[in-house]
Amino acid sequence: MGTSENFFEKVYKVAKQIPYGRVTSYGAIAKYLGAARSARMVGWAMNASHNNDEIPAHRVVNRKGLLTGKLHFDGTNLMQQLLESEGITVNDNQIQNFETVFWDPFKELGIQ
DNA sequence: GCTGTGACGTCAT
DNA sequence: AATGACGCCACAG
Repeated sequence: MGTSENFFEKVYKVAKQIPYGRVTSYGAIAKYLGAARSARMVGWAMNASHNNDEIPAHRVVNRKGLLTGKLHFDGTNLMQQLLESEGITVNDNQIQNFETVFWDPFKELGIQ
């Protein structure tokens, strides 16, 4: 047992709290966890979360609101379809009104 | 067991 | 402002 949770578990803990119809970024999660330079690990965590249906991996995009992870989903457009089914508009892999639908862990969960 | 790579982002120049 | 280098560290080869 480690002195602290695995980084992946911490990522999942935050990701699970992303509300329906909202999105956040890899970097935002990393920064919230005190590891601002570990955004890539958040991506790996999402990659490893495929078995876990509790993790809304489609709600995590890059800092610009671009669906950089869409190729890791089954099917060509599954990630976009999941987002659109939640009322999010995606145009050419870019989330529209990104700032409006963006879910900031610091703002929503509080500064740690 | 070392090296390259990666669902990214920040830092240095 | 824009571009390039580096960090993070798990995993594949």
